[in-house]
Amino acid sequence: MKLPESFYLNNNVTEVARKLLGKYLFTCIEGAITGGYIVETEAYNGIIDKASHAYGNRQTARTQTMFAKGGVAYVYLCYGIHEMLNVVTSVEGQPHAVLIRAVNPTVGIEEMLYRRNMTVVKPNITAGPGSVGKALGISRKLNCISFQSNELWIEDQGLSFTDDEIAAVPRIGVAYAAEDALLPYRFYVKGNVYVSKPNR
DNA sequence: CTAGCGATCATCT
DNA sequence: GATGATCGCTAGG
Repeated sequence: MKLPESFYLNNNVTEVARKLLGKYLFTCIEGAITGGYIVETEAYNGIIDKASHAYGNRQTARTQTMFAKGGVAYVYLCYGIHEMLNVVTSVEGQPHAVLIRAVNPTVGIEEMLYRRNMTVVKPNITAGPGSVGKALGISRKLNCISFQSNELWIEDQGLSFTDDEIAAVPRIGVAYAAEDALLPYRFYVKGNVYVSKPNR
């Protein structure tokens, strides 16, 4: 059921970002399983991508995880508040990663509501990377953990989308990345209500 | 409905 | 000492 390690070794990040749409992402935190299928992703294309933390081959304590072999999680804190989940891809030394921006929840709804401090399911429960992190109980303790583990994994349950059902547009919140901010590295499922804000 | 802004801290300079 | 791969609340139309 879990995606094989080979899936993550692909050195074409945008292809992986595209293929992750429709895959099921799960976490098992303190016995509670939560998750759903991915509906929005963003690709970060290694050392030549100005929007990436690893731009210019920048290796620091934080970015080390991105340089690992594909198939592990890169989790970091953004704006002092939000835990963001990325899927590290490609071979060791190649800092490619895919940011999980939105999930269509299917399992553990009650637990996600509790974590999000909500009482009824609304589209924003898992729309946006910070929301996904919170709903799935992602924390920096999961940084560097393998997607073959029993705390965090991705499954193929046969769901897939055609090119017509998927949009490829510029990424969010990366205006500082100059010309690279315009690259169509953000992928999402058209019309899905769990896709983050302006679009769909 | 949209626009503006505060929260809050690890990381890098 | 400055700054985010953001969110959600508030105010105003």
